Amino acid sequence: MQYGSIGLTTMTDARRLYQQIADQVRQLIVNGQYPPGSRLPAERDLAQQLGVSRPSLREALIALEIDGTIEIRMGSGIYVLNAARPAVTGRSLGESPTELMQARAVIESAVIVQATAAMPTETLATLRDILVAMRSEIDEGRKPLEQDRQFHLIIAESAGNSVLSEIVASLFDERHSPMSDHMRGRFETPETWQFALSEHEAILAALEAKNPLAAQAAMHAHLTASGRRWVEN
Amino acid sequence: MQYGSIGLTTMTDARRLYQQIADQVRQLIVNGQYPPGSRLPAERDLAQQLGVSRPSLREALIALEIDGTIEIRMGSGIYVLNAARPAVTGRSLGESPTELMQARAVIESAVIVQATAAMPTETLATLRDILVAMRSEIDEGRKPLEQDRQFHLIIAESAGNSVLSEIVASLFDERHSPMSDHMRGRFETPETWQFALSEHEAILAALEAKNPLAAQAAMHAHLTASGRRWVEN
DNA sequence: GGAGAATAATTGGCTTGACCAATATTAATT
DNA sequence: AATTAATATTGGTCAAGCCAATTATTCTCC
Repeated sequence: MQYGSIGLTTMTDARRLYQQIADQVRQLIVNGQYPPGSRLPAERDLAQQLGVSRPSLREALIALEIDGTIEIRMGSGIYVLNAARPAVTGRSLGESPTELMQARAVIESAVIVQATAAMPTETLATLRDILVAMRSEIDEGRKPLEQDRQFHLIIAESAGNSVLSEIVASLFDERHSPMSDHMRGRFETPETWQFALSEHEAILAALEAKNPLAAQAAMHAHLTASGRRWVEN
Repeated sequence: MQYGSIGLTTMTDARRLYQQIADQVRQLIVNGQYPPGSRLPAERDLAQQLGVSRPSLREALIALEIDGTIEIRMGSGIYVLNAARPAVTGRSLGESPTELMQARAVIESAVIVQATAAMPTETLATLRDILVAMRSEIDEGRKPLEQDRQFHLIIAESAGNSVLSEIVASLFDERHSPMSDHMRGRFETPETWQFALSEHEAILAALEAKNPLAAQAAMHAHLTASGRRWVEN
């Protein structure tokens, strides 16, 4: 491995090379050298300038493409889309458990209003089955994480909007990621799962009653309480 | 370019190869072949099984690493972290302009309720300035895109939740990305900017009146109308 | 001189093959 | 049996090559 010429950090950086390169390119963008709309140098040239191999640069460009910073057009070049910004699902999300849970409360309580009216009886039955399975998991001392996830996702999907569904899924997974728990040293307990289950019951009761405002309030209360348990546990 | 053996889609798939490979790997995970906690085959073996080159597989693995699906350990192997899920900021967002705008309407109208009560008078003054600048831009034949963005973001930021702010920003940028416009052949016109400006005025009036429900309705109406103009223009 | 077609150059996409760094496994020694 | 050393395996990065798509330049015709 060679550390070359322009601007690359030294051996003390323990990150993967692609991450280092991606950050270097982000700096070029943020510094105004390549503002939004502009075109980066060709891969071969940029790799040489940064003193890395072209495949390593390509790995970095994929990361930048995924986070929406650049657009890659075959035969044409690499274009800056936006001033570099963190990806919504990046590690910056989740920095604050309180904010994450508040965001979920705001979003999911709005989504459930849309979902309540449109929800077929088969979906209500599916949600009922999920709560039964959740009870069973808790009774056997297991974490009903997958049932919890399905409960929230199926409600979101009933709103009939894939963008909203994906945001709800992403926020759920952010909350429950192994890294998130590990970093905070906080986990759900059988007791907190019991609370969650009874809060789910209240949500389902409101859905079954076709009462959007009650469903909204129940979802908001559930996520607010869940956030408090997570933060204070 | 060769399309090989196991499981890769045929030539009709216009996506980058790394995206195809990443989806193939996600399928292996979701199908239960490699459940969370398990270790994927070595890069050399997996690349051979999928009929692609090792660098191409590595590009896909970077995408999967970024979205939290896998963890890569040098000298050890590739481990599955979570059941595979779509990334929120991937291309799946934005596939449907109608859904994107509906999602923005749901989220931003919920967020503005939180924001209305908390909004200081300096922020109201800032929003007023933005509308003045927006008027000026429109009068001079320019697109007031940055003012539009700031208007929405400052309102979201007033809710005091960085997760929500980032989601609002991300959805705004997705709507207004150069690629999004180019792909759909649809652009804002001076006339549509006029409409947007008067809708912004109605939103600001409700904010100035400290009326969360009116603000919510105005924001919802603005984004719904904006979505209709975008889709039907 | 201008327009359109053909050709060349440039750019990204992907492959093959090689060597290095880190970790895991096996073998040898105490 | 425990420890150390050697080997194998795995991911990380590099170099070089060829193919596909786009852009720029040149050529031909009117």
